[in-house]
Amino acid sequence: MARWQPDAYGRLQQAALDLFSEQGFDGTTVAEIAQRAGLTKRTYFRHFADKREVLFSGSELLEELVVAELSASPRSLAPLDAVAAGLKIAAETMFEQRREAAARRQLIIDANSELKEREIIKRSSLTDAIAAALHDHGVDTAAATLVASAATTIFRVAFAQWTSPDSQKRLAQLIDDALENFRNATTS
Amino acid sequence: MARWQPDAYGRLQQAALDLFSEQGFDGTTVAEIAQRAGLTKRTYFRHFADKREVLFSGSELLEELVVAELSASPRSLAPLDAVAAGLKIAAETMFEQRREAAARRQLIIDANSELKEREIIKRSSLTDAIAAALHDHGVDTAAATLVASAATTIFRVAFAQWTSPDSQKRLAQLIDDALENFRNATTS
DNA sequence: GTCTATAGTGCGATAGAC
DNA sequence: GTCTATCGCACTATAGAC
Repeated sequence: MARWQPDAYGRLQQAALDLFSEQGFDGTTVAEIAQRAGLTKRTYFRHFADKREVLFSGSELLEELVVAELSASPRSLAPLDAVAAGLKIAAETMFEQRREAAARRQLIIDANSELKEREIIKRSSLTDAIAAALHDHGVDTAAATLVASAATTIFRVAFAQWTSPDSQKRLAQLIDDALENFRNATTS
Repeated sequence: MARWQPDAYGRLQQAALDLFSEQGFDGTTVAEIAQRAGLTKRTYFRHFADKREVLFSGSELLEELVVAELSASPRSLAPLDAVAAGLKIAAETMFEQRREAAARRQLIIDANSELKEREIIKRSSLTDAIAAALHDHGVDTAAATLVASAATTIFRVAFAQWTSPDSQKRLAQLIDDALENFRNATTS
């Protein structure tokens, strides 16, 4: 028999999501999260830098997926379409089968201003990473910033629609819709 | 003779900008800022909620200017052009004659991650305010979010160019340039 | 773990302007 | 008299040094 239960990381995430839903973010201590996951507080902090971070660990993966997809994309593709393609890959591989959890997570974040701030910072760092990848891919700095920001906003809009209770469409489809909406709305 | 020197607020801003430039943000205490402005720490905190805020008090004015200009704009104007017009008004009325101070302020912010975070949050709240104003002006929620985000990013890009040491153009001109760059970069 | 410096708060007092 | 901006001082909380 194994000495430890597997996937401490995932168990901490699950425990945190459940406890934050039940008791709110402020009403939950790190010790409780660790206990429900069958671990200690010390172990929690080995995996996550602080109490908020357990809700945001997915953002590094998202960043990696999009950046990887971007470097592999043909330079003939318009930059915004290339980023959108990366976001749709991420939508299918890491989000589509987790809609319920994503929606619960979003409710927790929206109920707490500390968490909303962290979300904004994370989104900004995703935008920076995409801008840097675009720049590496031959796009000039200013255009890279503009396109990266547009892309993360398109993703944010699509994600909000996807996590709303009555959503039917796939996230990838909503990204395409938001992209079209964006192009219509920003053309004079 | 008046009991107090006038414009305590402005004196605190000036003292803070100078001290942060000389000693860095971390190397400066609120008490020092207050002392250089001929005031006490307690008075500093009457004007600014915390030590960072003295660098960001301009953002409310920017928000007001853009939102006001937006409500006054004809609905026939494309939303992004309407926001850009508001940003250019702000550029002329509150920024153009303060380029040196703006550049020094930016150096201070860029040197400190705490301040960079605050800047990101402030930008996000400006984006939200613009999105809300656009929505009030008849633009649907998703499009308003997309346009508002594009607009603040255009402003950010233009602002960064304007505060760079070798900048010659007016901020309003750089906003127009960035807007055109944006439209070229996001079209497929 | 203790110590120190600083951020930030609560509240009554003060000196004028009105 | 009231109102306002500031002062003065005591206080808590916390982050970092040691």
